[in-house]
Amino acid sequence: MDNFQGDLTDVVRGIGGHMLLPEISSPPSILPLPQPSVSDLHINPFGDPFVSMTDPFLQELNTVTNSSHFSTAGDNANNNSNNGFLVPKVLEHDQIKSQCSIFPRIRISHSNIIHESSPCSSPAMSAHVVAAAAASPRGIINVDTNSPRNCLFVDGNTFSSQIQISSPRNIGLKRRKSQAKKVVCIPAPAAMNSRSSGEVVPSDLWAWRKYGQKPIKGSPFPRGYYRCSSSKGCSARKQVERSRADPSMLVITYTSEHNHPWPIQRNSLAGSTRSCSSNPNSSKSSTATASLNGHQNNTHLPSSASPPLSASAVKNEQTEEDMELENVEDDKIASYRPELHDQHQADDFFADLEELELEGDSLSMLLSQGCVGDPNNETIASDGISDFFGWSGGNNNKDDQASKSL
DNA sequence: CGCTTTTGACCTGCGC
DNA sequence: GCGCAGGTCAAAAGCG
Repeated sequence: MDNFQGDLTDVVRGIGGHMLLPEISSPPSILPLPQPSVSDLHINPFGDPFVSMTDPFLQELNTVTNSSHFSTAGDNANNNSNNGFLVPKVLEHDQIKSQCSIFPRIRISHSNIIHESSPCSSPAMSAHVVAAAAASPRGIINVDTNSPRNCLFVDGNTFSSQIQISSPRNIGLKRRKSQAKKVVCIPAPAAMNSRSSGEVVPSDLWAWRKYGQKPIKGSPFPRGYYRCSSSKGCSARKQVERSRADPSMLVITYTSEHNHPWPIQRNSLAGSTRSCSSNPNSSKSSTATASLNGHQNNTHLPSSASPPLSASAVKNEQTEEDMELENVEDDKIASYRPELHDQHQADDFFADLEELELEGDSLSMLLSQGCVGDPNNETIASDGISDFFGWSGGNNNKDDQASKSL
């Protein structure tokens, strides 16, 4: 989360990206959130055309785990939407380690944004909320509690309540044990990235370097400690451990945040092959994403731009102090570079973005890609993005093919 | 050479 | 104040 800028927004974006795209492709009636349009993107202070993209990592998980820990629309009480796409789960803090699987349920702790009885309480809807929080430059989500459908809008003008979600920042050592953190619970993709220790660490776009591992009392599984190696001095860290209750689930705790833009170039592969070599499918490993090197494009987007860390569960904790600190960095410009499964497409796309950046208008480039070009044809537009990245929410075959080709 | 993981030692926070 | 548990450091070794 990663952009931590990444912190909350990382996780959030990952979920939001996954959830939004399928919904855009086939707007469900149960999801009353306004879909992005060209005008939205131009007006939208987020200015992040990626916000509605699916998370390639989640698709990886979907592929690898065969969705065993994700729920689809069919499993959901609100099952008349989502088109069978994965539904992430957000758990309360005390649920994280005891559940971490089973049924999709979206909650955001310390805020009552989403009520399960609400028509907008579907996981997908919640994903909208989370994504909106991530997309908002200040992490602000406006919720129209007076709306007949009790639905949420982002950065609207006339709303009755406001939730602010901020990221953990500048957390000092003294706060180590009480610092803000995000907990992500995901199914452990056994075949994704088996490290020499046997631990499985799913990938996200940030480069992580393991700096420690400790056995945890009461848990048969050790906890791995990772810090961001995408940029020197980055304080972003994450802890990866298996759920005690459900060893098939990984609990990833993100702390601190990235103090640098979206990684434009992964670090060298040197030293990383131990984890890769053990797995023929290591193209999906975190280090394997280094294959994206070569095209360094900073698509300057709001600081909310985060790695599409995907998860079945997200928990965000933070303090008022964090919120205060966040405002200091509101104007940070971050780069968003989603993990791509079709490198050729990626190359083309980011090459285009690079050109675009030279012209000083990255968004228009996206529009020119047909991603969000026609406000009257949002389905085509968003499909354009998803197809472009091979992220189409329900099409795992495409992802598989792309992965195999790597 | 620059990166990684591994792992034992050390540091720190917290509960008693 | 003490001890425990968790978190971090840093040296060693491997890899491309």
